[in-house]
Amino acid sequence: MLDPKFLRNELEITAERLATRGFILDVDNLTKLEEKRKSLQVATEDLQASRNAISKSIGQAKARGEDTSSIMAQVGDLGAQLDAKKAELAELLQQINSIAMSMPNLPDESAPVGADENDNVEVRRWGTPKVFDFEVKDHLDLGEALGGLDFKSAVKITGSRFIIMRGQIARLNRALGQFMLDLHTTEHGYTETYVPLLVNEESLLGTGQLPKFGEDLFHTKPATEEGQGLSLIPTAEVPLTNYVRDMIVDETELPMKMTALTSCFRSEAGSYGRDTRGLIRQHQFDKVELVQIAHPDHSMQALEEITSHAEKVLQLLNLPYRTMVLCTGDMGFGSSKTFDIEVWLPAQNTYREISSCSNMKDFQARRMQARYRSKADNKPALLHTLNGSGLAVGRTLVAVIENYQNQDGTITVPEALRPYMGGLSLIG
RNA sequence: GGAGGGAUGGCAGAGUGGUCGAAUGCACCGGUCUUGAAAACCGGCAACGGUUUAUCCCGUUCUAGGGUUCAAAUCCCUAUCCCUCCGCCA
Repeated sequence: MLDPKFLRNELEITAERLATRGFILDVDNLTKLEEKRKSLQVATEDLQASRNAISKSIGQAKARGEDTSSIMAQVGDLGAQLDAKKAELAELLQQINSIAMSMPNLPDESAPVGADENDNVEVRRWGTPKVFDFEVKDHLDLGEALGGLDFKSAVKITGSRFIIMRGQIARLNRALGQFMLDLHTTEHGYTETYVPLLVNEESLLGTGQLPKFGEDLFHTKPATEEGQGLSLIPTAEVPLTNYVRDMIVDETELPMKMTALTSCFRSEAGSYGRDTRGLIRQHQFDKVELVQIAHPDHSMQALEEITSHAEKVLQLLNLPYRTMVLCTGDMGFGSSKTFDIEVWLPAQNTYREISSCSNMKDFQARRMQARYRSKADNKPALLHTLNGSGLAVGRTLVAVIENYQNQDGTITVPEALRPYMGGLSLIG
């Protein structure tokens, strides 16, 4: 959520900045609502003030043992008037709030302005794609031939966009997760965290999945007026970030760095026909998530840090990648600036997203009421929250299988993973 | 699942339907004292919103949502969470 002050005082500029990400703000409507709110709120509070004053004088008169019936008569229909105004105001505030909750974050000045992914800007590139002297296969052909990837059985048991992994490929998937988790906890200072895979509605509102993107989630109950029960997490960002919801943390505890390896669940509504082949887009996949809770002054630096932590995984696996800064039109709802890391996939002859690292600034913190107590003035202030994938395990598995394939269909195990594979150097 | 007990400021913890936004302690901030620190003493210290150049002032908030009342932290109902005991259980 944006600072409500923007909606009151800097509506035009806010609308302009949101327009760069393709969000059209109805300025006239908001201005009208805001003016109405102001007069209604003042009127309501005046009524309340006079009622409070009269009630107080009744109390004082009673304490003196005086007759209060004449004062009581004054109150008359004040209560009814007040109730009516209150109800009107509540409805108006509700209206304004739901607009505010549906507005995306303001892009940071350093995010390039653009319409879609074609306007994203490459900031660096690492490694050189290997030149194969045979025709490369994709991970699906390789995995199925090795008996490690079984899409057919997953369809039978559950449905499309699920996978069953077996044997050394399943172990490789596990090794990747362990490797990443160990790297971030021992080298990068993150605290390993075990989190629930089911979260409540408040948490989803806090990180911004709700109210707008409920259809992307799996819910344990159909949505009703009473809510939608618990939902499966689409990313560990949700439980990790909500850790600080309704908290005031001490400034000296910043930055808080947390990581978790979890399964993630996405309904992928609206992506029918996209990436249907293989492991790229699944309803269920593993991901190592990096979350930082940062002081506002240091969050942009923290974003660079998180991105480099994710890149380090690819460097150690010796997988070529490029890092893109997303343009305003391609950024996620709550982000002010996002770096995507794209890994080289030889079978597709292209770079594909494997990590997304974002600085949400105070957007989530405001929704969550996540604050720190400032040393300078001893007052609570909103935190900044950041998150990044470090990395998506399923897609990393794809990258390893494809980049490390041999002509005979076997897969060389990357050096860095061998300790996690019992020393195994070749799958085949 | 059954039976009880709770939820109050950053934390702990008082609170009779009527100057209760809420005693007290701790923590924190400022000051006196000190070479410096500690201790002691003095003072300050909730959040959010509205109005305002600012001070002031006003409103809301004692888990949440309803209700009773001129007036609710306090009484009633519902929900959530926590604790204790019993049952079940990886």
